[in-house]
Amino acid sequence: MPKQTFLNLPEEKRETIINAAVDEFAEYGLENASTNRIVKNSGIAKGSFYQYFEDKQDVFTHLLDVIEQKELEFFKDQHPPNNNMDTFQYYRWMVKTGMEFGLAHPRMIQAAWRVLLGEGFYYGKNLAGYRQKTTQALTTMITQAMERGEVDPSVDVELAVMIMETWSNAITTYVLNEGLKQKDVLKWMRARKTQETIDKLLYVMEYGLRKTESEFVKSF
Amino acid sequence: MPKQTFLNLPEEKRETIINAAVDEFAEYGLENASTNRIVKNSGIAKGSFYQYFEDKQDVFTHLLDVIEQKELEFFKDQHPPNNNMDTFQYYRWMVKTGMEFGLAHPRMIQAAWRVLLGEGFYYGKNLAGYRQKTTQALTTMITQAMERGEVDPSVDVELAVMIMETWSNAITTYVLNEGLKQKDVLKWMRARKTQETIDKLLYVMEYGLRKTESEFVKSF
DNA sequence: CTATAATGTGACCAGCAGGTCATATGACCT
DNA sequence: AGGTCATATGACCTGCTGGTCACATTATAG
Repeated sequence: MPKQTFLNLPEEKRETIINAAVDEFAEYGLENASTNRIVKNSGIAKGSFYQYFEDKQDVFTHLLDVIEQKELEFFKDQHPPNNNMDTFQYYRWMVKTGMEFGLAHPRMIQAAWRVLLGEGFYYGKNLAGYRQKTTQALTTMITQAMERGEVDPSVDVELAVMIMETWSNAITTYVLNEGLKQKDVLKWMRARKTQETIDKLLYVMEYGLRKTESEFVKSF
Repeated sequence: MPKQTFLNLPEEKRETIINAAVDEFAEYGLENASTNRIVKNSGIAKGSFYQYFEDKQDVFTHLLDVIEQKELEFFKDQHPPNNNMDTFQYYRWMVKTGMEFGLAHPRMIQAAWRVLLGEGFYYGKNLAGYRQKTTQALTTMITQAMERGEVDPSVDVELAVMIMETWSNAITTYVLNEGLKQKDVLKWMRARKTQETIDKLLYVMEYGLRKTESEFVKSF
């Protein structure tokens, strides 16, 4: 957690610092991020940095908190187009809305994903908590889907969650890497072809998942 | 490419150096690998290292070559249990044989994947070639599968390849991370439960993929 | 105004990084 | 024997790292 000194700062200054950190993480990841560069790019003194944060990991976990909060606000303002969506439609809506959010804050997301996907595993305990939140949410979602009869109740919940996580990871990576190559990200992202690709990916996942277990047993 | 000096070395010495490098990459990735530590752990002088290699990335790409060669030999000795396999059975066999190979050289694989998955994207051109080989192989495979009528010809080849890659990545990551937690890796890997999990994952993929496009079109 | 507390600052430190190079060693040839 | 050439060595260089700390500045209170 950042120290009180940082939280007392005027918002503008806090933002400047966070932005410098975001750029640094997006460019270099966590291990290779340089506090010296962050300090230089945010125009504060080295000493100040250590009066605000414990170290660079402290900055990073704070960044994750900021993102989480922004994302919550963002999702609050969005409304599912339809209240009678089944679980897969809902998941699809979530993935896409998540992408829209990502496009509203591309650097932040890039920084977070670069670190979480690239180095997250090896940082173990420190970052595991943040990944677990998603897992928990998906588990709840799948369980409810079963109760509603939308998913074969013999499906292994853990497995389904892993599959959904894998896909939202893969799609995020895809969007981040393809999207940031484009001149006009928003245009690319909303293009029919891009949307179709993502739809198809999700569809393949969904189609496999809907009938997994019962068919699986038969096939052996 | 390593310099001639390195290739002239007695095999034993070369292995010692490669092993030290493998340990280093597996532990620290590429960017944070330390030539000093590699040198210390392989018992050679700093100067010698630079007479063998350009830099640490040179060592890493050489490592990839070594793995590729070992893998080729390994696959040559294996025989598909059945000559009449369809494409998906073949893919399944490949994924599993690949896993067996990984278990025969766990540190090497760990080192390679840690770097390719974690940092590969950001090294861009330097490592892209190695990833592309797999992509190419899968593309050929899918195309042939279509000719044989095993995959719906309206399926987008690129998409199918991406899906298969995503899954073999996900499974490798899974096996690497779960497997290395175990006391007896080989036993865990060959356990019924592990095999079943992997079978199910592949099955979900396959089931989704077999009928993607035609069903997909209908569903819109 | 003074006294006190909070915040800001950058020179400075030890440690390690990647990389160089003058020199030493020793195998092989004439 | 002397000469040549590939190989081996580690002290040394510069540059950057994360982190500290004595001091300067500013805000608050009496």
